[in-house]
Amino acid sequence: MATGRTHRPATRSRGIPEATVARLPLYLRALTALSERSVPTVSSEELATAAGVNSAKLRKDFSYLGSYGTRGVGYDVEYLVYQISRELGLTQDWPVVIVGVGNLGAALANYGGFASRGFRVAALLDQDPALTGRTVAGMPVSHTDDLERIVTENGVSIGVITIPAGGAQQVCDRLVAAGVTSILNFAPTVLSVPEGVDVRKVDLSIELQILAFHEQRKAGEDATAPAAPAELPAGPHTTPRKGPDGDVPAVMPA
Amino acid sequence: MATGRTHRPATRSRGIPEATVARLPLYLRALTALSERSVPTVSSEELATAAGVNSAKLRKDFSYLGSYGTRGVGYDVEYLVYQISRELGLTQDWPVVIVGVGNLGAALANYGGFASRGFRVAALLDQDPALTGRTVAGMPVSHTDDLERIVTENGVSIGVITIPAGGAQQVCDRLVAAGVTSILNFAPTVLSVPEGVDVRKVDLSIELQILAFHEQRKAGEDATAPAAPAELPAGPHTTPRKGPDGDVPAVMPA
DNA sequence: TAGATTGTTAATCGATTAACAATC
DNA sequence: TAGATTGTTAATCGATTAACAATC
Repeated sequence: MATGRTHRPATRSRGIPEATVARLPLYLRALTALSERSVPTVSSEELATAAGVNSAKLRKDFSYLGSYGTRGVGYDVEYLVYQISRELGLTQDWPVVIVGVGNLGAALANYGGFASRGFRVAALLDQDPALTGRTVAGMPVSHTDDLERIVTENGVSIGVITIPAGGAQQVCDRLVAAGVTSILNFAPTVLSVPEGVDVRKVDLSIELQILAFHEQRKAGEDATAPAAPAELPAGPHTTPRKGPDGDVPAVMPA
Repeated sequence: MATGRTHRPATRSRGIPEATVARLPLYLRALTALSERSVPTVSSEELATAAGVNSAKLRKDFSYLGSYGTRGVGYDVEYLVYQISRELGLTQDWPVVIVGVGNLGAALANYGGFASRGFRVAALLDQDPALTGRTVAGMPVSHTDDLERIVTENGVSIGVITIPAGGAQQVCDRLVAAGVTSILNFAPTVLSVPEGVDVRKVDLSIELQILAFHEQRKAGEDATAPAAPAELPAGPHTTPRKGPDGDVPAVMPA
């Protein structure tokens, strides 16, 4: 999810909607699995099931890329793998730097899913002298001091931030100043970037909070519901109440 | 992002849109920071800036929760912290289990942002005998064999899957069978769950691929563009071409 | 009262979905 | 030809946004 402020709103490439772009990697993954099993063709129904979407959406998505299917037959797996890869820009090599080699940075460095999709970890950076010089995932850890040099020398355009929130904005600024134009941010903070720089964020805590919301709702359907009767007998309600459910908060406003 | 198949479509709690729910944690984070600085009130404009959204959206979001602001003044920070926390279900304790104690699982176990928001790591599970018995983030690692017992005894309703894709579905099935109804999935695979179980996924590779798409587009605005003239002189185009741009693929369909 | 800021309205935009004509 | 499946249409739904009346 890109931050609202930094993400360009409607300048879609060849008119491919953002929601479609976000699903192309899902299709690509499912297609790659089919390709490895040497499956020659696949229908929109089968592929949609494998990708976890419905087939109407899939066909609509593919229609933005072109007419790559054959009526009555389906889609050629290899051909579609190539087309989606090309559309996503995965037919070229993307050097990335990972800033912050804690557990999360190490997890990313070790993740095999990157290399296979054209992403090459150009460098691991950390400011901890105890880490620099050491090897993580078969790569030496460089000092953050060398960020600008490494970004420039390797033509890095994608940076991954896996440090605590406190230092994230400063690292972000340095990455951008050095030429990085896409940032994947794992720090739980809002990053401010100039126009033209894309930021996507992955926020572990936020995901859990959204789950908690739905979890609470599930529980409430059985347990909490009786506290708020479905239908209240009509009567004078002269006391305006804060909030939709009259729940009295522990902390009242001034 | 929940998988399309498993996420209930429109059964919204008290009518709070899904997009709003996803932003509540952002507001909460910004408000917590203000609270720590003992700021008593905040305007929609200030808070929106801190959360990285625009103020119209924020006010609309808050309108779903109730009328918690004061015209001409703004919002009471403490009061709003409480209301959003309550709405998200963070005023209660949520025991979670983390299955898979590799770098990613360890990163999550060490993440301080959980405990402060009502999430309590009830157990760390791994199938590797070399890990079980050891301590990670001050907690003992239990063996995956004990999954059912631990989930039941601790009343766990939220499970986090941080193992490779291969074993994810099986672990998911066991979690669900044991009573878990919300799953945060880091494994790069589509999980199949019964109705009533929520799945959200965090996919590191997909985020990078989306960035690559936009990155490619930025580069294309300068470099690739000349290959496709903005306006083509009208003429006979008797040869129908595959794809919107006539790019000849390396792999042709059957 | 004058200034500030919320809460809501209404218009717009983007995404989803079912249905089916086109066509292999 | 008959059956299967795509690509597209059109309706619907949900999200965003600007503007401003309400009101502190």
